[in-house]
Amino acid sequence: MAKGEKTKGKILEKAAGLASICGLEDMSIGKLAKATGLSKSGLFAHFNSKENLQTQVVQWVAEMFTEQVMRPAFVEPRGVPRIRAIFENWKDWIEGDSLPGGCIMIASSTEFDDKPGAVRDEIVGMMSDLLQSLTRTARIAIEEGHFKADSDPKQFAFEFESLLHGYHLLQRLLKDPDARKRSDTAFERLIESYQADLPKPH
Amino acid sequence: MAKGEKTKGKILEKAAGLASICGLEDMSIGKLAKATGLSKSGLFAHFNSKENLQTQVVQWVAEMFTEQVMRPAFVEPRGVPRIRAIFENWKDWIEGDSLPGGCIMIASSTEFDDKPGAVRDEIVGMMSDLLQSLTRTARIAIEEGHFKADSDPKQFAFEFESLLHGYHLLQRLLKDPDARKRSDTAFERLIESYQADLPKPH
DNA sequence: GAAAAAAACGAACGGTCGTGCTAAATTCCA
DNA sequence: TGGAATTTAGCACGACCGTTCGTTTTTTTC
Repeated sequence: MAKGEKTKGKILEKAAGLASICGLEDMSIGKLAKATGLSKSGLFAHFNSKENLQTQVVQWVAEMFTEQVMRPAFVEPRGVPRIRAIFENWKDWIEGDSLPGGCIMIASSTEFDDKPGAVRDEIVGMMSDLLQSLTRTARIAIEEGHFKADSDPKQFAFEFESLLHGYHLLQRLLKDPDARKRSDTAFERLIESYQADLPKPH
Repeated sequence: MAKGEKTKGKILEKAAGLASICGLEDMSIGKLAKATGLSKSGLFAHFNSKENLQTQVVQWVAEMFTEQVMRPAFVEPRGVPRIRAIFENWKDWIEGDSLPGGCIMIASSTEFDDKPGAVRDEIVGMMSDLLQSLTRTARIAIEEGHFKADSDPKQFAFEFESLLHGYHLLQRLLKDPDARKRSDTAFERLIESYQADLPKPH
C-alpha cells in the first residue's frame, strides 16, 4: 500500500493550496482533479466523500503548521525567545511561503464556525490544540521567570492569537505595507506587559 | 419605483443572514430565493449578476454595522468612553444579535482575501473605512487627553481590531464561555497601555 | 378604470457539483 | 512472471449552479 498513500499525499498538498485560496467548501473535487492531473473519480476513490477530503486537508494543514511554525521554534531557548520564534514563523506562514492563500487555520475558522459537522469538529480540535500549545509556551515563560509569576497563560495565548489574526487581515486583505511593523509593535507591547520586572541586582 | 426597492431591501436582509452563516460565495441564488419566498429568476432580476448581489450585501452589512455598532457609540463622550462603547457594541454584533452567523465583515475578510474582483474591492473598502474610523476615534482620545500625546492612533486601531477578531474566534468557533472575559481583560490592558498618566492634582 | 411600467414567474440553457458503478490499468507479492 | 490486489479511468446519475428569455401578474400613472 505504498502508491496509494503517495498520491494521497500529493493530492492533499494540492488540496491545501487550493483550499487556502478559495476556501474548503469552494474547493471542488473537479478543480482538484484538474490540478492534480487525476480523474475526478480516481481522486474521489481516495476519500469517500468530500467531507472526508476536507477533514483530511485540515489534518494535513495542522501537521504542516506544526512542522513549519511550532517545531522550529522549539530549538529556541524556553520562554520568551521561543514565543518570539513562534510569532516570526507564524507571520512567515501567513505570508504564504507554504500555502499560496495564506493561513487556512485562520480562514477555515471563520468559514466553518457556523457549519456543524465533522469538518468543523476537526477545525475546533486544531484550534484548541493550537491555543493549548501557546498556553503551554506562555506557562514556560512564567517558569523561566520571563513573565510575571501571576500572569495568566491562557490570556496570553488569546492575545497572541488575536494579534496574528490582525496581521492576517492587514497583510492578506489590505496588503498594508506596514503590516509587519504594526504587528511587531503590538507584539513587543504584549510581551512587555507580561514581562517580569527586571531582576534586582543581587 | 417603490415596491422594487422595498423587496430588494428584504432580499438583502435575508441575504446578509444567509451569507453570515454559509459565506458570501456559498450563498446561492436558489437558497436565497427559497428563503425569501421569491422565484429564482424574480430575485435575480433585482441584481443582474451574483457578483452584484454579493457586493450589495457587503454594502448593506457595512451600513448595518455603522448603524448598530458605530453610531450608537457616538452619543458617548469623546475619547475612551466612546471607544469602550464601540467595543461593547461590536461584541454584541459578533454574538449574532443582528446576523445569525456573526460578523460578516470579519468572515468575508478571510473568505475573499485571495479572490480578486469587485466583491473583494468592496470588502477592502469597508475594512479600510472601519480601520480609519477606529483611528479617528483613537485620535480623539489623544485630543481629549485620555491617551498619551505620542500615541499612534493607527497602531491602536490595529490592536483594537485584532482583539475583536480574537473574540470572534473564541466566541463563534470555540464557543469558549470565557470569551467575553478574555477579550475584556485584553481590552482593559490595551486601554491602560495607551492611557495618559494620571493628571497631577493641581 | 385603462394604458404603461415595473416586478415576479416558469421553464430552460449549459455547466459543475458530489457520488456511484464497472472496467481497465497498474502495482504488488509469491 | 503470473495472479491477486490495488489504483485509476470512464461514464452516468440527479441535483443545483448562474443566467437568459418570454410571459404573466402586479403596481403605478394618467
